[in-house]
Amino acid sequence: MRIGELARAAGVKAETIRYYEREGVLASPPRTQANYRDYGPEHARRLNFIRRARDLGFSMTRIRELLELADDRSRSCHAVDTLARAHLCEVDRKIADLEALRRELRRMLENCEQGTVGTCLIIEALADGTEA
Amino acid sequence: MRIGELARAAGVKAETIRYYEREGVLASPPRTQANYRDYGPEHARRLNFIRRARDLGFSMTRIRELLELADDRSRSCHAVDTLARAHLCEVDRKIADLEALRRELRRMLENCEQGTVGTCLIIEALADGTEA
DNA sequence: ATACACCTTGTAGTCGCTACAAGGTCAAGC
DNA sequence: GCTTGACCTTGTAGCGACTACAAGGTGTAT
Repeated sequence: MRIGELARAAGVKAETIRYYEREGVLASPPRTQANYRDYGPEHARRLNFIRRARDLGFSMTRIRELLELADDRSRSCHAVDTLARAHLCEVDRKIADLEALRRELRRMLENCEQGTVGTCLIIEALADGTEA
Repeated sequence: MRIGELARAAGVKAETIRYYEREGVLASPPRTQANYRDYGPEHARRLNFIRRARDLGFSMTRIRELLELADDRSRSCHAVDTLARAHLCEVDRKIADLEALRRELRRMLENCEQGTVGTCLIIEALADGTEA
């Protein structure tokens, strides 16, 4: 399997796959005579793992840790659970931050009276930090 | 007012202020004899505006637009409203994405039986894309 | 023979800062 | 008068996770 085919299968760009190889999360595949990368199903599985974890918001650093854990099948999965839990906490915090931000934006917008910029409460709210 | 004082007042680093100047969102202040930047209250107001907008998640590009609008006090504030509304939509979408992600993480975690990595449902969920 | 899709490497750009290096300025203390 | 230390100056490089592009090699179909 060449890089383009693998990319299409995984829904990423070929450049991303090369990037993962450079970053050391995806093993360097053997090369064909023409020096093309030649991937097997093992690489496809690994790439899927990486993409799923990325889609779930795990950082590359966390993914490196997860992969290391995943590769030792006899190890207790406690560490995996811990990583996932820490990540969930981060996601919770991000949601809370965004929700606070949304409340402020909504308040600003609700009070807009569509006059001129001189009397615009959105601009004022931004300038003063007063809540619209 | 020198850059350090302004930075403390606004709660940012001096480097950030210089960055805003380079980016053209904060006007270049006059210089003292020693070539130090010399800020007035106008600059402080502008910097506050930028910081508030950044804290609300507006991008630098959006902020440039907002500042341009804010500078013409006679203009209708319709465009401001539109920008703020578009931003609110983005925030809504981000929250929805994160909430979907949180549901998946929770499902993964709930099913974890704390065995070995070989049977770990979190690892499996990541590898297969099956929902824990 | 040539057109075209695909591959290779290497480098630079994205965003919003942040960090650091190498040097200039200024006030206080000895 | 000299040093210390806090502050300032410019310029450059780094962060994360890609993305884009340039310049060139390869494979296949017509």
